[in-house]
Amino acid sequence: MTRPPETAPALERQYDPQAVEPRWVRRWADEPFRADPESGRPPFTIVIPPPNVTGNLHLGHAFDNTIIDTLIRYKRMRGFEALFQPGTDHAGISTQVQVERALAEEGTDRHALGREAFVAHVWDWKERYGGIIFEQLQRLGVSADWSRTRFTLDEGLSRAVRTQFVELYQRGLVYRGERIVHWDPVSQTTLSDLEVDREERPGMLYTLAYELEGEPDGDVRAIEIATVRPETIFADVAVAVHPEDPRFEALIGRRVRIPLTERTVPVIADDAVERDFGTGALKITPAHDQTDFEVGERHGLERPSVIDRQARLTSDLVPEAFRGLDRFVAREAVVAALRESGELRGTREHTVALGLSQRTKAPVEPLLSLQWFYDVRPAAQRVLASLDAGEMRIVPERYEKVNRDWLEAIRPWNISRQLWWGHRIPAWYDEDGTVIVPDASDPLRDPGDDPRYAGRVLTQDPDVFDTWFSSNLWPFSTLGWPDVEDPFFRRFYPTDVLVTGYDILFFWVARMQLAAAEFTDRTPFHTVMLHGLILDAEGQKMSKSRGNGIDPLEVMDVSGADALRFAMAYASTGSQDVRWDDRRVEMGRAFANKLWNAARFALGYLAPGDAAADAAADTAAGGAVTDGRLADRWIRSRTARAVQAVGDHLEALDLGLAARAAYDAVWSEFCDWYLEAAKPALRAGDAATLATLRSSLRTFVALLHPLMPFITSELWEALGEDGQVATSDWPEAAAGAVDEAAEADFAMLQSAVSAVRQLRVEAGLAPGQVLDVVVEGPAARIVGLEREVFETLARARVLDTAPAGPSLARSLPSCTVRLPLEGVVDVAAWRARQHKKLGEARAELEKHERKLANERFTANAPEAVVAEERRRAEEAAGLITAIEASLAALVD
RNA sequence: GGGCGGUUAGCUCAGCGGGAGAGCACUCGCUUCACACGCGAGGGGUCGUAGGUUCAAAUCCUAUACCGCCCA
Repeated sequence: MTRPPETAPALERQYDPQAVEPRWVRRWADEPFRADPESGRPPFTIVIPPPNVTGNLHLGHAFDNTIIDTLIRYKRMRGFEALFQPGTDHAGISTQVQVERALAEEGTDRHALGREAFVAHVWDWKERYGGIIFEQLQRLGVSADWSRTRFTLDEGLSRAVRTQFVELYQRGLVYRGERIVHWDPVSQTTLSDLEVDREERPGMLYTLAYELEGEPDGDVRAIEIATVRPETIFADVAVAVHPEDPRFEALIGRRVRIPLTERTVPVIADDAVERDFGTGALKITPAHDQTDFEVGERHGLERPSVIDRQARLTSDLVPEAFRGLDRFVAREAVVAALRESGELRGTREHTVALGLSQRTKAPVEPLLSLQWFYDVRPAAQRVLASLDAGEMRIVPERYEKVNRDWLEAIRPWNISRQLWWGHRIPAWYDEDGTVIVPDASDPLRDPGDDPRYAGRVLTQDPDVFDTWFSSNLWPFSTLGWPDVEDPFFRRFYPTDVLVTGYDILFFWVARMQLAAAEFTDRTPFHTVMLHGLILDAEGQKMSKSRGNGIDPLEVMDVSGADALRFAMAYASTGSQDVRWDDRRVEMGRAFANKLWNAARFALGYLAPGDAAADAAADTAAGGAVTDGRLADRWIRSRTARAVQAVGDHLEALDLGLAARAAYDAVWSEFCDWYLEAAKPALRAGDAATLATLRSSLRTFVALLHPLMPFITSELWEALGEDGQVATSDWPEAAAGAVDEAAEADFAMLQSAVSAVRQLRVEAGLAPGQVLDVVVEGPAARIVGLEREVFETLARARVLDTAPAGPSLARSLPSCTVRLPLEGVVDVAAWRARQHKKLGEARAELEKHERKLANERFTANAPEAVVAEERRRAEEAAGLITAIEASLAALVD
């Protein structure tokens, strides 16, 4: 019984993602994939790298989330209770700068508004734009548990941050101190070491004369020092030389006068001085340089400051002429004055490594400032120990050393920020400046509500925490911590895989390791998967300032989310950076269309939900695999291999290989060969073939689901399968599903078909013309058995007896296809072709024979390799004989 | 200065010890009853360079050039 195509539900001729995706986007938003801590299934957890709450989806997010969602969907199908924990962070500086910019356009600023009103304003902003990123992620098809979205500033996570601070303070790991910090004069806040980018800039090295006080030392009247920052001389407290430098030995202990001033400072000796740098003598300015600060500490020196928070010279120590000048303007002015006074002894071009604020690009100013610090060194030691114990691995492995090196060299972390948007530091000061921090037993109680401090005037620290001081808790704060009894924390922590770009290994990954070691006493995830960055078509990093970003939403508008996801997965090999290439998306789009049409074709024969077909399919899937038609046996075997391969690659976190394996199996095997080979049987209504068609298509739809959730969900439904493919079982291959005999036989059939197709082109015959052919050689047996399939695929008729007279032939290792010579054919082209192939076969034979003649090869190589070489030599020899015979057969 | 990655077909990239691959582009042909986002057949590479290890190297080692990234 043939099923007429009219009875099947018609799919559109071309796959239109815009017609399919919105429905599933809505469905997965309305009925999110909720993780159930009580399910009894093994948990599998991934937390999202939280995007900025007011941000927009960019390709980096698309990349992260594609990888995460692919793993999550795969594991869910594999029977895990999969939790994709979504959320956003408040992105302190970035958001504040954004809002301040908007205020500036309205002609006002945060100071005019006042703190409370400003923060309220940012919250409004967050309410307005805060959900956009989630909607964008939903368009990407990510199967997060949207009922559990978290935000770093929401109540639970704020409690976590406060607990963190209070506990660290009580443990003595968090403290307030005066240190050199990186000051961003534009955003008016301090930055951590990581938020400062070093950039090499051309600069000048100035040599200045510091005149000796009192008598000259022989001919020596002054000591010459080298500096790149002459404007800071007014904050000098010493001149330092190396203790073993003979040039300055006699001067140690003398005093010298700071140029342009009457102030004198001592000459001191310190090991930190590099004798080869500049003149070998350095000015020491503890308030404006980290190294100088350390020298100053060793020698008990004062640390006067001459630069303010606007990066202007301001101090009584500064001659009036320079006061109020910006640091760079002041430098010019000071240099001019030094030149005039004769105290400038030389200038030399010198490249300086300038620190720039990552956020504002402004040169950061090293300033002495009272800030909160977190000494992460003890936690770092524990993380290192857990790495030694193999509790966490990084993929790719080479980043483990990078991770380690950073942890080993780690320094206390400046966690306070002079911003208004963020977690306000829960520290108070009384009139005497005594620091009061809540008790660890009740971190949420403000000291103002604590009777112990009744009657004292308390002022809360105005600063907020670095945003990373909240996102470092993310893998457990989102799961309920500090409530360690929270069912989600108990069930889903530690998380499994952390997926993010290698560029935030230090910022985020390492800090989560540290926080987890500090508070949960274990690694926050067992695997870290670091992926590359998405670069533009020229290989440049994408950035707002360059304006070279590509909007994933536009990509999805044009090609669909599945195409984008497929392109992303396909491109994620190792942690290589991904140069953006539209052609990869086009590949995904074409692939979706191919799959769609394969299903459209199949549905012409399969009634959706047809019980008989289902039953037969089950029998076919579970029954003896060696039964049935060759093409059916072949595709079942190939399908089983594809399932295995895709599963293995996903387990190994290699989405690139998984995507390739799926693509090749679906396109090059299922579509190119199986569907064509199955046509005769399908037209005849063969029940077993119908069943195999259904089961193999269903399997491919399922195995593609993690990569392309939309189209596979739609097709699953069109096929009349139960439920959603997202919650169906992974199509695990049955043991013994691989049918070696069928694969070998089908390969024979394929080669015979190819031979006919090649012969057709070589002989210049029309594609539509049905050829009469004779097949000889090993493949002849299969062609005889699968005559109808062969004839369909090859557009040929098999002759039972070889015709007398001249013929054209095409030989492959497995067969010779012979075509009686009649009618108009292009003999010259055919002959040229055979000679070319003959030459190739001879070269091949020679190569193998040379290898086999090498005794060291036959003696040393594994037996199987030698045997394989021998087989290939024989194959080549056979091919040569066959082609020579064909050439002879033409000569009548 | 230290570390890491890359260099494979015209382009973008896989492959990383035993027959050089994909997508796109290119050539020829095709309204073959799922698909022209397609089908069939092709052309195209001394796998950056120089040494070395090995029976065997795109693949391992050493050096080197160029491109890029990270750390100081």
